[in-house]
Amino acid sequence: MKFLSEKNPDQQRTFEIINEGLSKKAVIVLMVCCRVIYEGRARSKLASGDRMIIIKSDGSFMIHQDRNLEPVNWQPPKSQCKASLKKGIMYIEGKRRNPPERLEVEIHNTYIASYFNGEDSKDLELTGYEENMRELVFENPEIIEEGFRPSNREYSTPNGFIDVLGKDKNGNLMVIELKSRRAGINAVKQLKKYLDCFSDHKEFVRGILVAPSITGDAEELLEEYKLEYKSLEPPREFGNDKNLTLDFFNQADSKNY
Amino acid sequence: MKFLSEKNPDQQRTFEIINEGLSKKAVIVLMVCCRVIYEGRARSKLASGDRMIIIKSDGSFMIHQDRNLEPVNWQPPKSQCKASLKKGIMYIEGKRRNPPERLEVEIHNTYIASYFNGEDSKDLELTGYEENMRELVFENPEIIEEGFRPSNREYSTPNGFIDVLGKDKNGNLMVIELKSRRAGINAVKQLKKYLDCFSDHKEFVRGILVAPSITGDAEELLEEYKLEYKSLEPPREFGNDKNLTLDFFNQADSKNY
DNA sequence: CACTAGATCTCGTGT
DNA sequence: ACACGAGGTCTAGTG
Repeated sequence: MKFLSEKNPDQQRTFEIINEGLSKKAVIVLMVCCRVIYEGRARSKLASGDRMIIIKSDGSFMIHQDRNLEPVNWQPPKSQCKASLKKGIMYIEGKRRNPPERLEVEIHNTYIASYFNGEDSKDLELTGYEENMRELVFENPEIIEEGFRPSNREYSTPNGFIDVLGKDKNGNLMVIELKSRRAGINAVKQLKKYLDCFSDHKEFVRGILVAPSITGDAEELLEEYKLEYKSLEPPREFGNDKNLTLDFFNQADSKNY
Repeated sequence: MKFLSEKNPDQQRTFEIINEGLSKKAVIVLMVCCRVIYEGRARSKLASGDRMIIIKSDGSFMIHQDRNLEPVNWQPPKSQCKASLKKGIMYIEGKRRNPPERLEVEIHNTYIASYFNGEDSKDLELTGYEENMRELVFENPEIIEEGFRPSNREYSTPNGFIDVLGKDKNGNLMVIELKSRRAGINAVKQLKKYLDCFSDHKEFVRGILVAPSITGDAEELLEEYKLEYKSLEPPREFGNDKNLTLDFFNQADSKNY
């Protein structure tokens, strides 16, 4: 089953749902009345009230109040989470060794208990200065190399979006991955993933990592994968950027209101 | 009604539930398949996948993946949230003016839609902070060293605020930098910067880094700068009900182990 | 409003 | 495992 959701489960049933969710490595969400104590890097207590509890499969454990972006109490990923029933009262405990920490929730009443087993392989793609680099590359393609002709930005593949796609002076396809800061092995792996999408392509496809600098590991991996590296500093004037953003919002405003 | 939870609502029904939740100032929780676009202080996009969406009554807006403590995308409290249906597709948009930001979620499918109107008047009680250390130092100055007399907290200098300023038993000025966690080289550099403000002082000024522990690098740098280190743990007692609190925690411990 | 500094910061990355 | 830097940091507190 992909998900489960029950209203007003009793303590015993809440206990079962949590354990089911844990064993299925699902995301567990509870709406409960509870009190909380934390002891570890710091120490805290929270008297009884209605809150939302979230337990993720990586061990992330959060207690959210009805205000603020941040959880009022939490335990980071990789902590060990387990539920227990003692004298008819439910407890959830999140623990970790290093640093030694313990988060305990005493549940007095459960309004909703649910878990959810979703599929999500996609990672966030953040573009800040990368955007400016892309503009720079399109305005001055020779900055990459003489004869380079960019064709697509944000070219969509099953493995994500290619920053810049183009061809060199000999007509070879070029996949460009931009990084605004020192690039590590992950950038190389990402570039490789994009190139895998062209594995059935009959001609050779070049992959170029463009960044201000790269780590030693990245350099080695590039060589192993037969990929290239081009050093390029991101343009740092943010005068343009600001205007662009404002334009964007003005457009958005006129569109939506 | 205190809460509502529905499984597999269609787009229209999801739309209704969100609006109901918003108007009741409830916490809204959705399990959906969605893609996300953010534009504001930075820019990001997240391809389609299963995620959890949380909207709180203070305007906090989060999108959580099945991993990590932090939301993959979010909008801080006080942002304006609204849902819309366009050509049969659900969108949720979180916006704010300053700084201009926009978060848009395109919902392809809803597994669970729920909202919850809890009661929670209680605030977290926390201890084990730098602030608690400062109080401790003023109450028990001899904890730093015998004869120490603290005079100012948050003493303003051109290079920032000195945590604690005072004099030792010989009348030498003492600059104290507090850290509630393991201190690194940055803490030492910071302390050095404060001391530079007294470079024209005719007498010798002592600089003491006070923290539970320090890194090796920090120790070396301290020696180079002729600064001192005093080991001190941040106090972990709660404000008023010290005994009550300890009892509370001891009870919790003895109950669970 | 702005500015400052701390945080159970978290998260990634390099050593 | 530890140390360091960045963050759409967030959050509380001042001016």
